[in-house]
Amino acid sequence: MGTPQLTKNQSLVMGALAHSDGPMSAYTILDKLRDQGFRAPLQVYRALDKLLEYGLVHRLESLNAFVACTCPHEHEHDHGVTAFTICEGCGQVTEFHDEAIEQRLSALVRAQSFKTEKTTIEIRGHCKSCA
Amino acid sequence: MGTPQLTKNQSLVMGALAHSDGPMSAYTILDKLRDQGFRAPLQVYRALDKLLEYGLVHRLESLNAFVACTCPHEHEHDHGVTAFTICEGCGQVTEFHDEAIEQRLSALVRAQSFKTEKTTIEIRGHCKSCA
DNA sequence: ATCGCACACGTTATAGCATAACGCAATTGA
DNA sequence: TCAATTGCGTTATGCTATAACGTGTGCGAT
Ligand SMILES: [Zn+2]
Ligand SMILES: [Zn+2]
Ligand SMILES: [Zn+2]
Ligand SMILES: [Zn+2]
Repeated sequence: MGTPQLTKNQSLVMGALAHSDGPMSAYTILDKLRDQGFRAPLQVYRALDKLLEYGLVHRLESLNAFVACTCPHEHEHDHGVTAFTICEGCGQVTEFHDEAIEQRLSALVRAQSFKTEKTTIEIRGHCKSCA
Repeated sequence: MGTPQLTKNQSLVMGALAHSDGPMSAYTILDKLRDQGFRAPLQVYRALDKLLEYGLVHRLESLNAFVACTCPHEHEHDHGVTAFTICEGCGQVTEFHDEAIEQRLSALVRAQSFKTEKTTIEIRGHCKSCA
């Protein structure tokens, strides 16, 4: 396992996200990559699916948009529950992780006999600069 | 403040959600209400906006769908951070609240000098019956 | 009363997000 | 060599959400 060599399309999408200030929708990515030969949404969505699978990219559900993961991916760690703050002002997204929240959620869910597959935590608001 | 008398459209949408087993998309609600005279998405979205504002309904971001709030609304309490488990098998959604998570998130966010406006916590997986 | 305003409503059109279904090409491994 | 897998390209379609316009109704201020 781990992260295989990216294909051309996957690299292009990854590059677009990595060099972006903030999150991008699939269609915004498409527009950025028209010059590199992208023509259709599926080219983007298929690349995103893989990048999500590899853990290189996260999807922001409340925005229908995508961001590059900001964790170090050197060591192959599964980075558990991911949470985000999302500034409504400047669009800045900050990824963070917290063991305490992860464990508390895990306990609450276990009490329901629920089996977690994916956890979404997104906090919308305003960052320090935009307050 | 509080919950004003609902308009006809708001009542119809609220009723549809309240009597539904699980979450419904706006377009599913529209279809359910065609017999009561609904014709266009905006009739649903406008009602939903108000119901969300009154706290009678929640939006599930990871599903682009809506559920009736299951908290008692007798006493006018603002019910803080709301979290959901969402079963991929049967569609069952369970709303829950936890003070510990709320406080921990609050602390983490404060450390970023971030000002929270809305918090989304959604856990996708399988419920006890669908495991 | 009547003016002005806020608000709900109805309608049409459009924008934005995501996937189905087809076929082709390259790779891999039995 | 054959079959299976994976990535790719294209067209068409479906689902989600809002813009923009106009109507009507209730209600307080003048
Ligand atoms: Zn990450
Ligand atoms: Zn900001
Ligand atoms: Zn609730
Ligand atoms: Zn279930």
